[in-house]
Amino acid sequence: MTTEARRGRPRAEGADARILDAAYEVLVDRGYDRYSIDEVAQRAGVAKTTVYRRWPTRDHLIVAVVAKIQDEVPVTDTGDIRHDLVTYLEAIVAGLDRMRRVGRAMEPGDRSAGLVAEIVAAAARHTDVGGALRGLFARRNALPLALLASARARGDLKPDAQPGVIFDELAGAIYYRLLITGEPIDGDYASRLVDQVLAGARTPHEEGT
Amino acid sequence: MTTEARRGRPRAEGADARILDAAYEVLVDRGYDRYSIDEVAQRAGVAKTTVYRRWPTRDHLIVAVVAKIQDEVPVTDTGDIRHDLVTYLEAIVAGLDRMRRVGRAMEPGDRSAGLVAEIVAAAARHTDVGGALRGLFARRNALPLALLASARARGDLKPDAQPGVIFDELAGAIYYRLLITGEPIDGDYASRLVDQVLAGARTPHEEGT
DNA sequence: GCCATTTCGATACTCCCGTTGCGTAAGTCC
DNA sequence: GGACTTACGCAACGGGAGTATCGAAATGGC
Repeated sequence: MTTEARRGRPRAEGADARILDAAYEVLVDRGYDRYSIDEVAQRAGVAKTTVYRRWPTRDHLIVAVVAKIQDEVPVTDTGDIRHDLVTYLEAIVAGLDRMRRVGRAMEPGDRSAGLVAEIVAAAARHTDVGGALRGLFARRNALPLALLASARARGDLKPDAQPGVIFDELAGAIYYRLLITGEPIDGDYASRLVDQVLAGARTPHEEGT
Repeated sequence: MTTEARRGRPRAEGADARILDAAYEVLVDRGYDRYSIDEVAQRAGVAKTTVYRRWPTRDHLIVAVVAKIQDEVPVTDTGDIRHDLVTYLEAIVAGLDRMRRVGRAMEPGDRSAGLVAEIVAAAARHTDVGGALRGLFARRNALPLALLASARARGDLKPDAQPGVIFDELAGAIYYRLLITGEPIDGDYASRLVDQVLAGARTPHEEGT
């Protein structure tokens, strides 16, 4: 469908890729705030208008770059729901920590969410970017949600456990620390999250109401 | 300490307030993206340099405006931890929903986090803004954390329940939906979050490991 | 071959951020 | 009163986002 022969002059072959590569370079070299379309175009050997013909704003281009370098988060299903969840969350944490540092020399105590926050803002500014990102997350979260559902199906979780809510709480706590409170996410944070959710907070003898 | 007689010409009386008011107006009228310092200065009847002498970037001014209109989130301690948590979270949800709409005409199905995401990005861009915001959240979250701690002290929560982790999960889930997945936060979402955390997910007979 | 269509590079433009320089106003210090 | 210090308004500037316009180039349709 994309291959269907169009009328006028065809788009320059490989220009998309060269622009994306150049954008990534500039993003790494200069950081988000000093990243400019002019420099991307120059490095890609392309006019600025050619860039804007493909990505309407600088935000769109950045999100395209990030989506491209975004690696898959592997999901293991060992039958041990606690272990699988911890593994998954730790992969998320590692990925986020890598992304927040892109193009930024972070001091040891730096708690900035960096590029992650910029992506979130870009999603909020442009409805199409937001939609694309939400689709990406929906696809990505399908696996851990299935993991929870199957754990419930085989009786490892209570029948009334809600995978959607549980996953929001686990992933949400991580993003909350990163984006809002800035509290450090140490090595055992993921396992503490999982343990808390699985065990519950209320004292046993009060269950039932 | 702020009243101590300084040397040179004193700052124009009330200029701060006029600028903040003007900034709020512009923010509401134009929205975040079309909000410009030039217009703020003009509406406040002040030179642009006077604005920049007080707030070094447009982000700083916006955060100052938001911090000013940010109302307190009331914490009730009725002794019913479930009820108190749900009440608190619903107040958070209402506040966030108000803030995300500032200066933006939202279509019914619009899931954009709006101004909330911009504040998060501003915090990530400027270390001082980030620090101030983190301090604000630390102060604000102290009350619900105390609520959880006292519930644990009187035996309503398990001795090994971790208030910090629990609160991250509750608040985090809300911010996660708002900023990341864009899933709607319906009326009973807060209570579902609280119930899930309090009850726990694991089947009772498997507790203990 | 010729035309319509689309992309290309190049240039100029508008808008806004944030900075700088300058002359002036309004205070303090002595 | 005079020196000093700081804030003020005004104007100009550099830089980047995004738009508009132009002639040239590359394709399909006929």
